[in-house]
Amino acid sequence: MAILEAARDLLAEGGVDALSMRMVADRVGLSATAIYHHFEGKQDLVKRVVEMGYQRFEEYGCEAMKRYPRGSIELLLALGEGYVRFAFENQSYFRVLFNIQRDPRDVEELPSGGGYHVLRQCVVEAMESGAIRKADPDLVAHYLWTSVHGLVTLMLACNIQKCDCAAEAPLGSPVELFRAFTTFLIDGLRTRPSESRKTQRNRSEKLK
Amino acid sequence: MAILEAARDLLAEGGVDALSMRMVADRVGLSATAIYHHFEGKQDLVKRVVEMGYQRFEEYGCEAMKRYPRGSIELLLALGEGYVRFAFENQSYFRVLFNIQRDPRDVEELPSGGGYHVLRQCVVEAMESGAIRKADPDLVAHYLWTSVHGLVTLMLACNIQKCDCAAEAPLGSPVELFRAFTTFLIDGLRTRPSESRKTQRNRSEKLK
DNA sequence: GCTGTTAAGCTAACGCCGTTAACTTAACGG
DNA sequence: CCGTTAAGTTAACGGCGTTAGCTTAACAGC
Repeated sequence: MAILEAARDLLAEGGVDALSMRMVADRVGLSATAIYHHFEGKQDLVKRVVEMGYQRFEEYGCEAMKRYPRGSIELLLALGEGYVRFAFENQSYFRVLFNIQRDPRDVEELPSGGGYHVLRQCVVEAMESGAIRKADPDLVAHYLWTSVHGLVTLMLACNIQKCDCAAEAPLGSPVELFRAFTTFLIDGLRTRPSESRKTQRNRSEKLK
Repeated sequence: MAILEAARDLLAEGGVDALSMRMVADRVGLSATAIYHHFEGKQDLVKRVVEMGYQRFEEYGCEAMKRYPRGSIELLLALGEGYVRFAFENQSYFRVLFNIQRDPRDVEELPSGGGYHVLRQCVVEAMESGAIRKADPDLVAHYLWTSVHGLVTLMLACNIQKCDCAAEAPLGSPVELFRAFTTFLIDGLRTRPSESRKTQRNRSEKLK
């Protein structure tokens, strides 16, 4: 539908403030009020655009799923990298998808609800394969999600396109920064080679 | 100044959309245009309120600094927990502080620029004390910051006040969720158990 | 073929909003 | 006493989301 596409473009161009009913109407050659025959209001229109965005969002995850074996750490990292890439290749979109909402009424469900279950499944499989240590999969999935989400939102909030952390080796893109972070993520998650099976089991029980 | 206080209250009550020049003016008993003699516009007014917020924000960090010894992992975790507590005890404030900005013009400096240097210093000291393994302190500081920032922004975005991750032990507050995450954070950051017997004992106690 | 219904468009208008322009008023220094 | 400046005012402009009320075309049923 033309209205949705125009709204999506405006959203991508200038964020939610740049999307006005009158502007959308101009782009599709209608009067502003005509849109109200198809959408309940601006809020509804934005919501529909966001729903469109979920598809595009999930493509990044699916792409990662195809490239790496199930149950591997590489797959988990690829999911995270896909998250970062999606966010920065569709910045305005992401801003809308995960904008900090004031209004509790808007939030009937989690953003990327479908995407979460994919992540969770990958976590479960990585635990079963022994790639990462065993723990509550929801907890680990949330941990992974929030970790990468923080990287993205903080860099978006600060309009950072690059991070000059290490003077000796400046990190160019958000993706590179994420890759630098994976060291910490992995060392916190993967089964330690030096550990015996017994200590691993002991440690899992201790964590409860 | 009364205008700033009224603006701060409106911001806290309903976010940036609930702050209108006319509303602020009403609260302080002026006409809307009078505000323009003290502030350049709404954007400027919001910016000043945000600057006020930095103070409050830093209080949480300072409080943590007082309670834990320098160079300890506990201090790093306390800083993170302060971040979470600040965010959820001042939700509307935090939303403004770290709102995902569309406009690159607004971003002259990092939010909480001062707070970052405190965090970085704590990271450096934790490395020197051997509490965490040695790496680029900026990288680690960014890692810690983004990790906790992601937790906060994601829960705020989804209006989650609690997380039912583990069915057997649902995590009530964001702070509790953060504490559950610290296991992963620590195991990725601290000096490995094989390197020091003392830290290992500490960890066992900490996990309860 | 007429008619009732429905979808989809329109214009006009309401009440907000941020902001500007032009004017008034009070305080104060020379 | 006058000029300047700070701080207030009202009126107005253009834009916004949204509602009300009207028109028009398409289509189903008699």
